[in-house]
Amino acid sequence: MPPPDPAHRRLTQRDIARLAGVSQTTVSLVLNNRAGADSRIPAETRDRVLRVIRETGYVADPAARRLAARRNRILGVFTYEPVFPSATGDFYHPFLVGIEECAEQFGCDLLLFTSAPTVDGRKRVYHQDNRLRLADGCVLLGRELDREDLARLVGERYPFVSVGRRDDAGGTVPYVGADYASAVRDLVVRARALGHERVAYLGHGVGAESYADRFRGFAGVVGRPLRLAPGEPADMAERVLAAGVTAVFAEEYADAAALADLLGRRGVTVPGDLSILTLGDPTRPAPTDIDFTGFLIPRREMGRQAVEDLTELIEGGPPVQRLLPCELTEGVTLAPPTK
Amino acid sequence: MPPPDPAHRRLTQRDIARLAGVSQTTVSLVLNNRAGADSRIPAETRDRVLRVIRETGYVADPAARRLAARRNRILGVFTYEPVFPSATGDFYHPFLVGIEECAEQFGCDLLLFTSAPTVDGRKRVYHQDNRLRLADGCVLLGRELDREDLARLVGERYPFVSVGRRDDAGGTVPYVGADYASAVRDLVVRARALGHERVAYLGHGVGAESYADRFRGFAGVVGRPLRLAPGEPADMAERVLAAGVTAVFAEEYADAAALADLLGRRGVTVPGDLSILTLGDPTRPAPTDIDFTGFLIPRREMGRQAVEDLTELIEGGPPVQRLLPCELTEGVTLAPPTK
DNA sequence: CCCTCGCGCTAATGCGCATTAGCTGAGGAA
DNA sequence: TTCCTCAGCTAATGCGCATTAGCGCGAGGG
Repeated sequence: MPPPDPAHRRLTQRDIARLAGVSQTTVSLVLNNRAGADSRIPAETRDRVLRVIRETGYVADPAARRLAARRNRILGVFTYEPVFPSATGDFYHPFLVGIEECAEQFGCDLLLFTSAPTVDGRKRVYHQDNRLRLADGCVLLGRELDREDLARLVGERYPFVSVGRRDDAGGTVPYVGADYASAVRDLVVRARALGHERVAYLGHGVGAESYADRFRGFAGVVGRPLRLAPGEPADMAERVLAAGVTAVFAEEYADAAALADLLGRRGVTVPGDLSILTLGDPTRPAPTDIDFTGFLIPRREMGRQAVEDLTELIEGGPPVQRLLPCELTEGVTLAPPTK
Repeated sequence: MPPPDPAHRRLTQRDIARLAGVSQTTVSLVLNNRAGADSRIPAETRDRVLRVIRETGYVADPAARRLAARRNRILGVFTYEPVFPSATGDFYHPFLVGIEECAEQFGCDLLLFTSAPTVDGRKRVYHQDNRLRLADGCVLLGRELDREDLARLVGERYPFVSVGRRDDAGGTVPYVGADYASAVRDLVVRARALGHERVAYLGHGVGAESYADRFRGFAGVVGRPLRLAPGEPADMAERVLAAGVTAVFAEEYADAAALADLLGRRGVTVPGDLSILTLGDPTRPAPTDIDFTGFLIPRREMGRQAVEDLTELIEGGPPVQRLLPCELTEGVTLAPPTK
C-alpha cells in the first residue's frame, strides 16, 4: 500500500514530541500518566506536552497501543444468535443494555463480532480470520454456545465471560447466569402451597443449560416430574388437558401464551381450570395481554455483571461463576386448583 | 508489563514459519494470498504452510495487522443519542439492524463507541482518548450531529458516512438520508387532491436537518405555510383548532398521537373533522392504536446503504450523498375535509 | 577535587505483521 | 566455462506505541 499523503497523515507521538521539544518517550509517559519513581516529569514539561496534545487534538492509535501494551480497553461481544435482527432481538436487547452501560462506566468500547460467518446455521467464534484478539476480552451471549469454541477459549486462556451458565468445557467456564433452578423451585413450592398436586413441565428440559437448569429445579421438588414436550402447537392444549394436571410450568413464554390462547378457544379458563406459569421472558415474539405468573430473567443486571467480571478477569483476577436471582412476577395465572 | 507466560503465549507467524520450515514472510504471503508476479509460492509450500495454520489454529493478531497494513475490516458506529437505553432505542434499532446485516455481509466487525462520555448532555466524537482510528471508518447516527465533530472528520479525511442528511461542514458530508422533502410534498399533494386547502405543519421545522427537510418539502408546495410549534401538549389541540385548518402534518409521530388523543376527548373526530398525517416513525414511545396516514423512514435500508457507501469510501471511492425514498402508508387518518 | 546520587530526560528495543529489496541456486544461453 | 535469468524464497524494515536501560548534569558529601 502506498504511504498515505503526508499532508493528511495523522499525528503520531513523534509529531507531538517534536512540537513540544521533547522525546517520543516523554510524550508517551505524559500520556499514560507514568509518574512513577523511575521517571518523573516536572509539571512544566508535562503541561507543555499536554498543551500541544490539546492544540493538535492528537489521539493515540489504539492498534499500536494494543500491540505494544497488550491492552485496549476494548471489550468484545460475541453473540451466537443474531442480536439485532428482531426475531430474538427483543430478548437479547436488555443484555446489551446492561453490557453497554457497564462498558461505558469502565470507559471501554464494545466490539461486536458481526463478521463471524454462519456455518450450518450457527455462528462460531473460531473461524478463519477471527478478530478476537483485538479486544482485551469478550462477553459471550446466546442460548447455546459451541462447546468446542468454549474449550478452545479456556485452553487459550482467553479472557471471557459467558452470559448464562455453562457446563465446564475442559476447564472452568466463567459465567453470569440466572438462577433458574431456584426460581422454578420457588414457583413450584408456591403452587404446592395453593394446593396443586399434579403439575407438569412444558418444554425440553434438556439441551441448553438454561433448559436443563429449569427442569432440574422442577424435578428437585416434584416427586415424579412430568414433562410434556412442546411439540406441535396445534395439539399442545389437548396433551396438556390429557395429562390431567392443575398447573403447567412453561419453559418458553411463547408456549405459555399459545397454550392460554388454545385453552381459551376451548372454553378452558386460566387460572380457573388450569394455572399456567412462565419460566422467564419471551425469547420469541409472543403476542398476549395476559399477565402471567412466573419470573423474570435479570437480563440487564446479567449484562452489567458480566462486563464487571470480565474486566476483573482481564486484570488478572480468577474466573468467577455466579448465578443471579430471578424476580418472581405475581401475575394472574396462578390460583388454587378447582378439581 | 511482564512478558506473558511463554507457555500461554499465543502463536505468531514466526511460530508457524518455524513449524513449516519457511520464513515469516512466506507465512504472511500465503496468508494474504499474495501470489503476485513478484513473489510466487509453489503449491507444495503453500499447502505445507496452510496445513500448519490449520493444525495450530493460528489467527493473525488484528492489532498488528492494522498497524502494518492500515486496514482492519472494522467499522465504527457512533451514535449521538443512546441506542440501547430504550427511550429512543426502538427508533434506532432498525438502523442498527441494517448496519449489522451489511457489516456481516462484508465480513466486517462493528465497533460501538460506547466510551464516548456525555458532555453537556451530548456525546462528542472527539473526546479525550477516542478510539476512532481503530476502525477503518465510521457510521454516524443521531438526529443532531455536532457540527464541529463533522468539520473535523471532514478535515482529517476520516472516512465516515452519516445516517441522515447533513448540511456541509467545511466540506462534503457523505450521507444516506431519507428523502423527507419529497415524502412530505407527496403527502401534501395528496391531501390537496382530496380538497384540503388550509393545512398546517406541526413541529419545529428547523434545527435538525431532518426537521428542516420536512418543512422545506411542506413549504415548497404550500403557498403561505403555517407552522405550529408543538409547544405544550396540553393546549396543542386548542391551537390546532384555533388555526382553522383541515389537515395537520405532524413532524413527530408522538405529537400526532397526542393530538389525536386530545381531539378525541373533545369530540373532534379524525379524520372526520380533521385529518392528521405523520411524517415518519415514532422517535419516542407513542402509545396509540391509530393507523396514521403518512410515511415510513426506510431505516433498515438506510443502515445497509450507509455501510455499503462507507466500505466504498474506505476503498478510496468518492464521498456520496444520497436520499432514499420513504414509503407512504395508506392509514385511516386522511379523508376529504367536511367544512 | 573527585565521587556519588538522583533528577529529568532520551535512545533503543520490541510488540506481530505486511512489504520491499534483495539473495540463492538451478537451468539455459553464449 | 561464464554469465544471465528467474523462480522461490528470506532479511530487513517500519507501522505507532510502551517500556527498559541508561545518559548527562548539577548538587552534595568526602
